[in-house]
Amino acid sequence: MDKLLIHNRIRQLRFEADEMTQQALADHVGITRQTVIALEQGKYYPSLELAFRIALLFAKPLEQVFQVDV
Amino acid sequence: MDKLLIHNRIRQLRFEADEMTQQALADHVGITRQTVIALEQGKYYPSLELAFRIALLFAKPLEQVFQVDV
DNA sequence: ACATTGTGTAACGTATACATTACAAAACGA
DNA sequence: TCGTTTTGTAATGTATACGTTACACAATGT
Repeated sequence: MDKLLIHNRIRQLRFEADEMTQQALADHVGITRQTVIALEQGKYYPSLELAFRIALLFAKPLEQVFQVDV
Repeated sequence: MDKLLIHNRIRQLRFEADEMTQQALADHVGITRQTVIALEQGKYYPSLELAFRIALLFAKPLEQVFQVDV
């Protein structure tokens, strides 16, 4: 079973949200700035819980923030 | 930041899908039966990748399988 | 010229998702 | 009544998400 590729739109949504900084995003969802960097760079995938937190922050359905690559 | 409670409808969807067994589900998404048991019992949350795999298997949007408790 | 802000890298540690193996027991059919 | 299927528990190991700390550097403002 090969890896499911998932990309996220965190960076775009962050800029659309009044240029929210990585630190501000981190604070709002309860993680560190390093984790935001790692997620934006696709170093790893967030947990389901964190994915929901981020989607809730941007007030978007989870699948509009995290999308399976076709 | 307190834990975000998330529940899943795996067990219900499994029965709706012609009473698919835990083993069959596990095989289809590339995990073990033990992991299916743990997820159905809420022992831990799936990774985002696994959550997408399961939603894809049931042909449902992810948020119809995994829901944040209100 | 200097401090501040925002983003990035790297090393290492901890928590947790998931695998593996083994065993138990209820449900069901032949 | 016996074997098979399905579900469950438990113990232990591995992979990975996330934290922590430290340092670097460009951009901006004073």
